[in-house]
Amino acid sequence: MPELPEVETIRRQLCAAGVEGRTIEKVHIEWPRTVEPLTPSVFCKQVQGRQLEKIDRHGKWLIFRLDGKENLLVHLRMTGGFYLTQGALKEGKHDRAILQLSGGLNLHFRDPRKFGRWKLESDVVGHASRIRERVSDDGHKLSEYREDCPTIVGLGPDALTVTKAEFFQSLEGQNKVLKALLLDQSFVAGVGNIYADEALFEARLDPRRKSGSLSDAEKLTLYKAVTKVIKAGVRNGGTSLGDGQGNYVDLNGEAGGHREKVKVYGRAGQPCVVCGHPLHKTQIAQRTTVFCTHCQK
DNA sequence: GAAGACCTGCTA
DNA sequence: TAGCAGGTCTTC
Repeated sequence: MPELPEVETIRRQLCAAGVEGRTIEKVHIEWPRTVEPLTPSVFCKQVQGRQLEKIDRHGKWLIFRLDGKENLLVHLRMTGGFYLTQGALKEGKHDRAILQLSGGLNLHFRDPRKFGRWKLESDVVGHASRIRERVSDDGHKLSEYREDCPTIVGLGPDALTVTKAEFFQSLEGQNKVLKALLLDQSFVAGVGNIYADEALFEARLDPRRKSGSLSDAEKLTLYKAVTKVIKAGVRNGGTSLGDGQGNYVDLNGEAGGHREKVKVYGRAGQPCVVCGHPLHKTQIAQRTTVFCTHCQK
């Protein structure tokens, strides 16, 4: 369920809650496949006693930078999420893993569908120097600063910080159906089904179009649309939709505020906010896709 | 490119 | 009770 804005929201909340800098005193693995291919006992042995120095993100992966060699990479997949408790450990119903941190703070990984994954990796993490933005609570840009960010090998540039030049370079030589391309994490990392549909609507591009058919102007429009919807999602604290148990909630159990901003995803049959024609629902790249056949060309 | 696998729980 | 879900990986 969570895409980049939801993961980024969780990352910021974990930082704000003071998780960084704490030592991992004890690890509990309740669902062994969460840490595959390691066994829970090997995983615990490698992580216990390490300091959690910093929390980063690349695409939909959270990167817990530990002292020493490896980093802990967490992918929430469809239903993963974190919450914090203080003091005596009380296991929640869908908890799959728990980190007991110094100072009595417990970091619970809740994941009803058990798709989430925790990996210990040293060699897949590289570094990139990036321009980051400081943003106020109401979403206004305060300033820019340069930061050394870990990058996961095999993932494309992060959808929140991707530059126009990187985006165009990533498009080079591609000729994929646009919907499939946006979902391809090696193209741009962090876009999932919701934001792919929203970005294509924002760009007024037909999701069935091939990327090779885009003019330079359309490529630029797509770049602006992707970064715009991702940034809007982050600003609003993520999206959650009122269907099914996969509903995203943040660290505090709050639903994402981006829900009301969604223009096409989950609105099949309802009128397009631009032209009023009913929105069309279909399958593209084996994923539910909603778009306006009238506005998106 | 497409289908199946991994999973649970909510909705129709 | 069947069908469906925001993600990714493996196997045709």
